[in-house]
Amino acid sequence: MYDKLNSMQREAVFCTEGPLLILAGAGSGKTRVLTHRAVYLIEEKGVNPYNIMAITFTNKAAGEMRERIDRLVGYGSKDIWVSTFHSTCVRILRRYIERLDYDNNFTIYDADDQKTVMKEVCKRLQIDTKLYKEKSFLGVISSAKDELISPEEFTRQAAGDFAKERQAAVYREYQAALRKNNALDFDDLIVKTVELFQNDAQVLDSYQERFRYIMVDEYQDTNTAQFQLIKLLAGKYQNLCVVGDDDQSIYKFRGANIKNILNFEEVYPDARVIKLEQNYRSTKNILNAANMVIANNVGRKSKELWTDNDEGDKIDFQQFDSGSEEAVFIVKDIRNKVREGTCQYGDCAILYRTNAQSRLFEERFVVSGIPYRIVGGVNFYARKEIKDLLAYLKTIDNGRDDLAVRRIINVPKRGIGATTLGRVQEYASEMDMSFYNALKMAEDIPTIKKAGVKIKPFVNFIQTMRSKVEFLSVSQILQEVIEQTGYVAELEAEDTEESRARIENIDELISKAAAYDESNEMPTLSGFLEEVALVADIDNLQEGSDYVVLMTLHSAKGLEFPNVYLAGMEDGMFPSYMTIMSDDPMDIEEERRLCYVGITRAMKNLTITCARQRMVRGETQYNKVSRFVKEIPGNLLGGAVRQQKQEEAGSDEPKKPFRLAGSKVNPIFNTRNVYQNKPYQNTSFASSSTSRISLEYTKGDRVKHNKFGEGTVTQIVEGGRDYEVTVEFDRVGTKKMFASFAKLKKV
DNA sequence: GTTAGAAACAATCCT
DNA sequence: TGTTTCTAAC
Repeated sequence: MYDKLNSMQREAVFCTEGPLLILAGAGSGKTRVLTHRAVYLIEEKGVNPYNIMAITFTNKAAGEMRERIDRLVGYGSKDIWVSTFHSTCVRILRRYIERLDYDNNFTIYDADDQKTVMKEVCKRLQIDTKLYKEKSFLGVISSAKDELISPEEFTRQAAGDFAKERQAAVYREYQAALRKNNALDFDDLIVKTVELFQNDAQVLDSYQERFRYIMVDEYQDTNTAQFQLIKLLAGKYQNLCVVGDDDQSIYKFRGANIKNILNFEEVYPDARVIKLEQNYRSTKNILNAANMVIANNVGRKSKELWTDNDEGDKIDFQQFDSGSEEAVFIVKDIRNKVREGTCQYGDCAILYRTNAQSRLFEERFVVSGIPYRIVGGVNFYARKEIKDLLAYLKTIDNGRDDLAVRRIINVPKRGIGATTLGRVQEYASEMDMSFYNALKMAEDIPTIKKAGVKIKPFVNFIQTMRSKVEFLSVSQILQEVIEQTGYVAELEAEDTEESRARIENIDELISKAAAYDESNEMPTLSGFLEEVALVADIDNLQEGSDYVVLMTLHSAKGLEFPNVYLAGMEDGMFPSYMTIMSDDPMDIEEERRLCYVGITRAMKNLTITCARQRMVRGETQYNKVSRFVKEIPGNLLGGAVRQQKQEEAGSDEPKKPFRLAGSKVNPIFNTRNVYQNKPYQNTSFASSSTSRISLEYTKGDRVKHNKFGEGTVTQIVEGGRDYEVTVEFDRVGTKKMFASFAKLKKV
């Protein structure tokens, strides 16, 4: 079995004791190494499968790994703990979180729930959410949690800084609200587990004993909390094998700390390092292109991927006039390839930077009747009808989750409105009880008169359901809820396209519940809710089905396709504005790594496309070819460059309302153009609706910003196409901004 | 208390 | 452009 591995892979498999870092380039067979390693541990080293743990980031990756181990090993593989970070933590917390003063049947809040909680928190603290967005507080809190900074610690660090002190207050209040609802958010799952391990030596020891051999996939994506978690678990036996690729680190925004992989050898001085540099996935052309792009990054671990595969076709590069032409081309191209018999729909993937780009493709696929599937966007479990029904299940399962109760108290309409709810809430807070318990006593609440009559049937219903939980399966409970509330009946009466789609979703939820009942030995409501809370869209991607998949570059990590389309390769789209504008040069590097990830998804054919003109949020943008495309040497690119067409378009295009400031070309955009003999002229990427940039204010003037209020201009720097204005605001301090975005008014 | 239509607003990527 | 929030009228 091990003969099929190359020497480096074999070395990694055989190195079982002590810390090991495997630097595995894209397509170098790292899952193969991990699975073989598990098998080797069991069969050759006599390790009990029960003592092995493999951790991944998505359920899909976990499922794949489990499947592959199953295939390799005769028996016992079931006992290996193969799971995601988040499910692992939930499993541990379900058992022990009461030691941190939570109920073991806690609920897990998604982004929507978090926002609802945050809204209330802001209201309570009298924070104007026009000035300070809920989302920004949630972002601050999430980053703090990623770094294992507690509300108390945050408060300490905030001392003296007014804005930070406010964030600290919000953080404290938010955390208190979660605890009161017996709920954890996604970040808490990790944080609380670390907390548990740090506070309870006994629990930690029992897991250290259990997980004597630990393997972590995609290690470059771990954040500080996850790093700490692993460090604690591996603390006793130190048999820790991490696999990752610093060139594929693309999750800084959710706290991933690239230092975890770069400094692995410092944290674990005895660590062995093995590099896997042979790529088995892509053609030479594709791999070379990827290498050339990523070579522009500094500060990476040195490694060069190579392959024995054929040279393959050139990379097809096409530029179009608009986003819709781009979509037409790609869909046609797929159809042609399938007709020719070169590939199947299931071999094709369209990758883009933002979810919004999927719409144009979807339109074309619908028209052409080609089967497709979009990964991402609105999560199935985030849809209104699904969340409503799940809120019923949550209420039945855990009466302490105020959010769930409030969501459904008036769904379907029971004639219970904001006023009544406010009064119930008031009473609940006064008596320090949960919202649901206050509802139970509605008739005794003095401020509530007639409304009590409307509340009673709801409470009765929930109580009845609770008494039935023991002898009904999850799907039966769900169906009874649907029946009794008349939820589907109402939708049927509506009889619109939308309502029919909702019913379809509900049917799917029922079958998911039924599937859960069947696949579990001890199905419980909490168990189902937990499973549901942790699925990502990508987890549902079925291998072997014949449809084109559309997804973001982020979702595509870890996947491979014979035929890949990288769409929307334009400066401003990819790399995104945010990173182009950022003053941190590392941001563009992360974007470049994302491009590297995209290119290396392709096995045989890679097509790169872009559009000159694109509608973004109702405004037309004029974008240039992505700088990343220009980093690919011309000899690797093929395809009609459509030079003539571009020139025609140049004269057809309406004159841009403004020209580059001082006719200077921004050095960023003056990259050498490798595949064209003529540089772009006259293109700018700001929207056409912005009129020629001339500022109505100068240094020293008083200006007004519609969010930050009034301030004084302290500096104006001329950029290529815009002005970077520095303003000292009276209320929020000094900010740097681009004039065309800031919309500053002189006062 | 409910609803429809208007206005405001949004600025990536995700477990 | 698409979605969420606000407002006014029923």
